[in-house]
Amino acid sequence: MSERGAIVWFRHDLRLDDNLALSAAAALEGPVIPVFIWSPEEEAPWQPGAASRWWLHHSLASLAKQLQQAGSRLILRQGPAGEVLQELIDETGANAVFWNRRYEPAVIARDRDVKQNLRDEGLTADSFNSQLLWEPWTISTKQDRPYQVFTPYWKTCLQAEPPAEPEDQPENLPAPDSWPESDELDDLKLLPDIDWDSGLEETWTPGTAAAAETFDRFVEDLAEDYNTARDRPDHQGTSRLSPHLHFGEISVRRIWHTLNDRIDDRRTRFASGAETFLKELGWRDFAHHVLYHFPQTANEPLREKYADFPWRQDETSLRAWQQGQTGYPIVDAGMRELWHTGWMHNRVRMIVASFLTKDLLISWQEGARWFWDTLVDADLANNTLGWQWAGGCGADAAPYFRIFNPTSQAEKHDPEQEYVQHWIPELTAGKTGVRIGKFPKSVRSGSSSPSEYPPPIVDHQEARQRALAALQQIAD
DNA sequence: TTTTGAGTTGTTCGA
DNA sequence: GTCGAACAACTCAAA
Repeated sequence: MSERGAIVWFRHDLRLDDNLALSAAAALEGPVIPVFIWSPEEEAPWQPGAASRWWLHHSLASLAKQLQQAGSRLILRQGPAGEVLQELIDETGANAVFWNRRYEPAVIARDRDVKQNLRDEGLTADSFNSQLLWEPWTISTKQDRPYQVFTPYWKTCLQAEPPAEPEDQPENLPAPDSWPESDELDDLKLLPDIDWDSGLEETWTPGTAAAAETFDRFVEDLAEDYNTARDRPDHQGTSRLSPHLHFGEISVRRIWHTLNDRIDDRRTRFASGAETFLKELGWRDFAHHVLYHFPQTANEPLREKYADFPWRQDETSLRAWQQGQTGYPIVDAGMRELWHTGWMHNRVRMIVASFLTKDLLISWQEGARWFWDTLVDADLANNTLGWQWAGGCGADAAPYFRIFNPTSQAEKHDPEQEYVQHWIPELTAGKTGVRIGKFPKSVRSGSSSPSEYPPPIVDHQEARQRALAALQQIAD
């Protein structure tokens, strides 16, 4: 029987390199039909936010172009994924569907149904790992339980079977006799209605080419100073790979092997920086491990007693935080960087998260929702782990009474105040710096946006005492 | 089952 | 200025 065709269902794996689903389809030597299905309602309540959709639009354009250069195409469709796949099978006569796994609770449930229905029809339906170094169920404690602490988790990973060598892009992607119809990219309406994305355009180039360049630059220029430079928001010391990794524009297995191959002497600064970076990729795996085994944590605190934590409802302070108007320059600089570029330096993410949850006593869920909508790298596993860690209610959050001091953090990590002056022009006499765009009505607070920099909305020392008192309330 | 050691990213206080 | 301890005890992971 000749192969009738294989559908490759692209999701968070928008690349041709080391894409196991694509390789499996190509290996059948029949027609290969690449498809992306836009079905955000199936991921509710965590359907992609505005910044994610902007990135996705451009990443899909890049993927379509690459497929075209390889003699293939990208078919775009909208609607419930199972139904759309069925339509494509009917239209093309394909008898196999391949995809790479995702790990969000709603997506897992949807994919399980899709796979079962396809197999019930006697079709081939297989999924692969092209996103993580170690999938969540391959790592467990000696008591066969999931890990909740990173250090022993990572130790176990490093002693486990290492990630497979990456696979090269398939040489041939045979086209079907006739292509099924495709929506236009603009039909998906992924770009924002209002003119808000100019800062994103200035800052980012989605797609595999830029992902590869960014990683090359990290290897050549940044890795050897990574241990110290990564904590400096006023310098470009981090990899800036997070959105590329989220959408699978670069293979985490290829990163792993490229860096390990370059570590020939473990005592060099390069080796030390590279190992620290690989450990950060370990945190990415760990976040997926925790979300997979504790799927309720996207919405509920991992530590159950935090369900009773006395979070404050304070719309005014929340808006001030979102708009970068708290009166604490390092916090406001970070929040403005986020609004303008869709990204924030990791160190500053910790500072603004500590400020929201400890100084303002506003729940980590509020912070998670804002980040989800505004980050180009918004990732449910990473966002959930990070916010629960900051809120003190998540995995590995000890000591739970840790409260960042925004002033001393700024002195330590932005000593020349380059970062805050860049993002808060009204702090400097000449007022040079980035002027960020307006916020939509839904986000603006009652008063009109002040042109002068505001005084602090809370006194940190008082806020610290208030937070410690609140923490004590749930201690018993 | 019980015990023991240890935990990404901090801050403050007092010697 | 520098250093170690306290924060205030908890929970996890391994033995």
